[in-house]
Amino acid sequence: MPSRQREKLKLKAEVFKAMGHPIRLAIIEMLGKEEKCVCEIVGHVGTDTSNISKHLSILKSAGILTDRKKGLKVYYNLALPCALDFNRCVGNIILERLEAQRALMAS
Amino acid sequence: MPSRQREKLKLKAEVFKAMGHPIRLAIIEMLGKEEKCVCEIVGHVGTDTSNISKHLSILKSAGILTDRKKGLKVYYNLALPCALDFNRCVGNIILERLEAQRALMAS
DNA sequence: ATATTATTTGACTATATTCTCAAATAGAGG
DNA sequence: CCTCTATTTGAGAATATAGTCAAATAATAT
Repeated sequence: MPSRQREKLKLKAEVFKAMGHPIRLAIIEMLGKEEKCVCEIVGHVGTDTSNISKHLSILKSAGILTDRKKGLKVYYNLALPCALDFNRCVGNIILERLEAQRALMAS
Repeated sequence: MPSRQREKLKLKAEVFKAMGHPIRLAIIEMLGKEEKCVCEIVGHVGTDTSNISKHLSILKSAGILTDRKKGLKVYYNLALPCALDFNRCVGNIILERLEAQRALMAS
């Protein structure tokens, strides 16, 4: 495989890797409607600020979020709207699979 | 956050985590058109069989691939067609970003 | 300047992932 | 049964990631 393509795969993989953590997915879902500041995210997701801040920085490096400062607070925005679609799609598939399993058990 | 939702996030995150590796993305791209056996994948992606086999098993556990045995060979199929869409979308966005950067440099 | 609030960073430990090699399994054919 | 080919598995080392605590920064107000 050409090294040009490997570079491309690596960049793409980073986006998915960044989405591959429950806390980070929760953040992405939360930013679907509108920007939130770190403290709001901490309040909703429920781990400490330091941890959330690190997850936010991973999402930002991957290009999934952007941030802007406003006074003391930092607001994060979803920069990759299709991240929401991915999340929805995977959610639906998991639901389908669980239902299929249940149907199998019930039969 | 309710623990019901945490479970859901964890399941979804596993799918993205599985996609978060260049070799595994290469495999997904390769299976877009039709099923391939392990030896074909090894030939195309270019690492050793043992390593590919492990990546395949990760993709299978995440529900992204299914496999079927035929003689000596094992053929892998894409079970999650939207994985291809994700990959395309992220690829486009990365391209856009690179072009924007280039435009910025050129101005 | 000091204090206060919001967020980031650094150091550290624990845990998970990746790769590699050798060995094991599994099916096909002689 | 033996051999060959295709694939999986296990053990080990190297590396990466996650979480936690304390300390640092940054903006604002007193």
